[in-house]
Amino acid sequence: MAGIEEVAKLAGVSTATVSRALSGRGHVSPGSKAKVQDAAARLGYVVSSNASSLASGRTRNIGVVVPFLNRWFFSSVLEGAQQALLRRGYDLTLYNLSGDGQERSSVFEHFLLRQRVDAVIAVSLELTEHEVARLHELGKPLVGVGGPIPGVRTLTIDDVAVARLATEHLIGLGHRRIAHIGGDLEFDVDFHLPTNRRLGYEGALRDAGIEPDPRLFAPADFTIRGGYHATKQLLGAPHDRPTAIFAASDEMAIGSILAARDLGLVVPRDVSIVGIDDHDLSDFFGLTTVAQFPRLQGEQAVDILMEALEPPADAASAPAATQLPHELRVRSSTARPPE
Amino acid sequence: MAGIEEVAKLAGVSTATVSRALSGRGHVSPGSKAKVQDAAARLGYVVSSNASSLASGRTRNIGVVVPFLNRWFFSSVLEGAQQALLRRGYDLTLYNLSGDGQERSSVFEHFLLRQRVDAVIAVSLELTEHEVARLHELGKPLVGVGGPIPGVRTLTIDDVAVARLATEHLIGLGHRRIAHIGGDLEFDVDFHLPTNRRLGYEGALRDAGIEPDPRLFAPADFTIRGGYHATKQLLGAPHDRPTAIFAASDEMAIGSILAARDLGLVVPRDVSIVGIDDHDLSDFFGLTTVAQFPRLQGEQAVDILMEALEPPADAASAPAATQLPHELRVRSSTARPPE
DNA sequence: TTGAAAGCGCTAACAT
DNA sequence: ATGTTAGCGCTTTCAA
Repeated sequence: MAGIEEVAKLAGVSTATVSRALSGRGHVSPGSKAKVQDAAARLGYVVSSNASSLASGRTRNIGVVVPFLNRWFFSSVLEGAQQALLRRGYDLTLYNLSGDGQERSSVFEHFLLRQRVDAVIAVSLELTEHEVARLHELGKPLVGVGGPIPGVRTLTIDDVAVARLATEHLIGLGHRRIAHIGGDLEFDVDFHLPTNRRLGYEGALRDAGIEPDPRLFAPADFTIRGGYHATKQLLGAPHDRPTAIFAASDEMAIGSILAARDLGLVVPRDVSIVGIDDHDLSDFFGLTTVAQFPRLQGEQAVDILMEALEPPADAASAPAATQLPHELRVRSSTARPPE
Repeated sequence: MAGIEEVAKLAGVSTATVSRALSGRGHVSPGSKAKVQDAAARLGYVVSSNASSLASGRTRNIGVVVPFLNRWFFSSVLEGAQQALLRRGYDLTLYNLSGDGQERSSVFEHFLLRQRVDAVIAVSLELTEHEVARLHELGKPLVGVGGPIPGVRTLTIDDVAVARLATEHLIGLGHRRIAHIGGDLEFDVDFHLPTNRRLGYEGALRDAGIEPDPRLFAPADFTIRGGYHATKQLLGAPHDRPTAIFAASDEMAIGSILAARDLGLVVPRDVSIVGIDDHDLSDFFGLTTVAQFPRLQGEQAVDILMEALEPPADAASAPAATQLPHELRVRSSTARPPE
């Protein structure tokens, strides 16, 4: 590995100039800059991130903390963040908390404190005040994605509005008996998404003059299997079977479709089903859904951090509360209710 | 942030002793060790990874390169590796190559060279000689998972044997017309998994005195959708419809199950279906499959690297060619063929 | 615009 | 078993 000194020698300048030319900070004459870049390329020189970090205090590395890896939402956010970071020359260090609970404390008490990252993105994780405080003490910017963290800039879709939209779509088609599959309480602990989606659902119903019926609510665990079983319960009712189901996630909605089929019901003739996400599989299943865009959320989280880390010389920073987009995608799982 | 000097002062020893006590290398009296640990805890001291890396040449960070994030196999390997690393106090820096092609070269020409990682795990990626050479030049240990890399220690299940086992299961049940859904050529470029699985399938057939029928092979792209469409083709044939399908992955096999249902066929009465993986969803679909254990593969990759990075003082290293386990899991998607 | 030189915070000889 | 000290390879004042 060639070092900065060799580059300096080959380019005929000092190491300071090499550093300036390669990092972009400080002024260097175009001539020197070219010579340095040329020399660096010839020697295959790449700055040592450790030496650079130690000297400058900046690591060019972002920590991303996720609760799971094997779920569509998390891996999509991660993908978006990764791509945005790579483009900017940043590395991404991953912390997955899905093991036993103690991983969480070791990550926050140890890993994130050893100066390896400049900032942290927390995905769908409700951090404790203590965890947030630790990070702030170190002056590490922090942004949340998909879950509210008190006192921290967070990127989330408007869960209430999204659920309302999905429900209104069903109401607009003429449905009145609309069931809802939401999260069980366990999921509400770390982020209030299930509650918010339920609120949106109930709000839409009430606005249409329909009183929410608690018997039309079934909790599940955000998986296909969970949605399947919840739907069997809902559609197996001997009387007043719902004509439509709004599931709080596409995976659960897909479970609903499969359950309906197994009961001999035809979707959407006998029952309409709508989800939230626009999961990879939703198009295949013809699922009507409200799309959210997790890749974009990952990218935006990076944008926000970059603004804190490398404040643009020019001007006004982006608005503090970016509203994330969502979009109704009507496919073939919803239709007018049976006569 | 407290520094090593403050810890040394509080503990009443030198910085060298603090370093030794905290890192475990070198001898420290139990007394000093306790004092140091106590002082460090009181000050909330955590070593600066940069300073430590710069001085020692070791980063305690492993780079993991994956081609995709949102597929079961990759995220599972990643999860296993992450957990094994965390346990050992290592960080994991992630490089996802799924963007445009040029990410790949920037990762190998730049990111991996800046001394941020001690070693690299490449998942299902056939590295070029040049890429391998770059890494070797730097003395970075490299291990592959799920794909063969010439000249590099690689962890893979025996694809031929696994496919053979799946096929033999069907033959054992009495099937003779067994179709195979494999990868299309595109997938063979980066790792020969599709070819090997097809070889295992054909080998099992021949051993049973059945000549493989090319009309019973259909290529797909390893997704549910791909398996679905391939199966429609296979089962839609007016004559000599296969009585069983062996899909080279569980996702494709799940697509097969759905396609069979849509054709009005009952699984396994009319057609048996078997996959490879033991995907998260397989149990739900009652899919018979040959399980592989990607989490374990991730963990083992870490074990191998650790041996290279921190050779155990005691003794013999693990055998060079670990054979990865696989296991037939019979569920409800396979049965004797119809009379 | 450029160079000289002082660290960044730790580890690893080496010496004791 | 422990302390002293010279770097690790850069960045960044400061001075020119």
